Amino acid sequence: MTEPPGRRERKKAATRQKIADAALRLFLERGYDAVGIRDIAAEADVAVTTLFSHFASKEALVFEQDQDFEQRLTQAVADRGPHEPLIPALRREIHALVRHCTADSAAPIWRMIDASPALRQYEESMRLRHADSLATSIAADLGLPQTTTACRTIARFVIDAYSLAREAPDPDAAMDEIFPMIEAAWEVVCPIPAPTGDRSRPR
Amino acid sequence: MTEPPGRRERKKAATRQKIADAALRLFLERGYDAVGIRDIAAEADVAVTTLFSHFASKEALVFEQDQDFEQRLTQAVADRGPHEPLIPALRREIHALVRHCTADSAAPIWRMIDASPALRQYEESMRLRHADSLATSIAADLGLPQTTTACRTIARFVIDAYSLAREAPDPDAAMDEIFPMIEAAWEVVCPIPAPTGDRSRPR
DNA sequence: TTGTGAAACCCTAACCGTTAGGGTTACGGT
DNA sequence: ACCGTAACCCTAACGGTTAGGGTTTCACAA
Repeated sequence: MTEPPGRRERKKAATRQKIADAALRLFLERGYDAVGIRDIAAEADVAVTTLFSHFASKEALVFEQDQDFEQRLTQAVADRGPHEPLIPALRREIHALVRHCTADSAAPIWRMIDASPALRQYEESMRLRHADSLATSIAADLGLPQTTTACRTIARFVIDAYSLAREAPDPDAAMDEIFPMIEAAWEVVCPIPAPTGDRSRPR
Repeated sequence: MTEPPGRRERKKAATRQKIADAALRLFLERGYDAVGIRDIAAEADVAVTTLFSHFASKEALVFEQDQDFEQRLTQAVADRGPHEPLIPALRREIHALVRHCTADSAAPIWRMIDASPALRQYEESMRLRHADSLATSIAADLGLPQTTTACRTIARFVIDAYSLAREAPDPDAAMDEIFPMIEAAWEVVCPIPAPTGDRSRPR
């Protein structure tokens, strides 16, 4: 399925990594605002234009692995057990993501992000995209021909949960408070069937 | 209470308005991206530095009246009737705001906003601020000493409702779908008291 | 093997939003 | 009438980003 990548693609990936590493190192050393694009390019020993052919913006250098986030959410919907209801599956995944970025090792990065308005704003718009693709994924899972308002709504709520929990002083407690609210909202759309002889897949 | 403004303040307000008008005119004429700050300043016959002393950024020229938005939401919470529950009051206000910006007269502006990533991103971060102050307002209304996770959550949900309804093909239908979900989420936090002899203010 | 097209990369020069620095005018209060 | 300062102006720059146009390096096939 995946061919062994040729020299070309390996070099490209190496360049990308070299840039990302240099950027992160400088950012943590001197602070996001104190590091210029030209500094990063010099440190990574590439041209500025090369840097921008790998990353769309300075902010994107910080959120290098954001496709992960998107994929993990959509897969949490698609790959869950055949009888697992939607919201708990999303809750597990969001919980894992929050724990991942509130870990001690990630703390300096998130401190930097929280300190920079530009980065916060960028993250916001990233989340909007994530909510959109989550909504699509949920609609597909429900067998809908297109994303409905309810799908979009619940997707937003779930993304809100991530961002609120991440910023909360006690992320676990925040999760425990937010997700029951999301559950309730979801039940308005897909009422849980009474535990009678109903064998259909829970929503 | 409000003194008649002196010549100075009148001139300042006039300058601000002149800039905003020039900007809007040019934006609608040529498109947001095709108009430079220097163009706007020239059209308004002011220096670039003057423009930036009235507006914090190019995007802010488009969202001139955003403090309105924030105030109307917080006031919808604070100024509602003494027995009106929280969510319906917010629903009314959001509905009015959505109708206001989906009116035909506002259509070209919002088409422009939707077409520009920079403007969409700016609006997003505006909304985050609005959600924060709405959360504060809700917490105050509930007599809480500080904003809790539940307040922040419901505030986000309400702001989401605004943005989802605004973008929906049928904003009214979207409102009818989203707000029952928010009601349900809110009931998890503040269960509606049974309609017995309970005379306390509904939440 | 060698030729060829394209991808990755480089450099220079600019564009555009935004800000610093430092000046002038005109209003408001004394 | 005077002074402080708010509003305004100009010039020059900074920093992210892109256009234009060139060179190297790889993948693939003739």
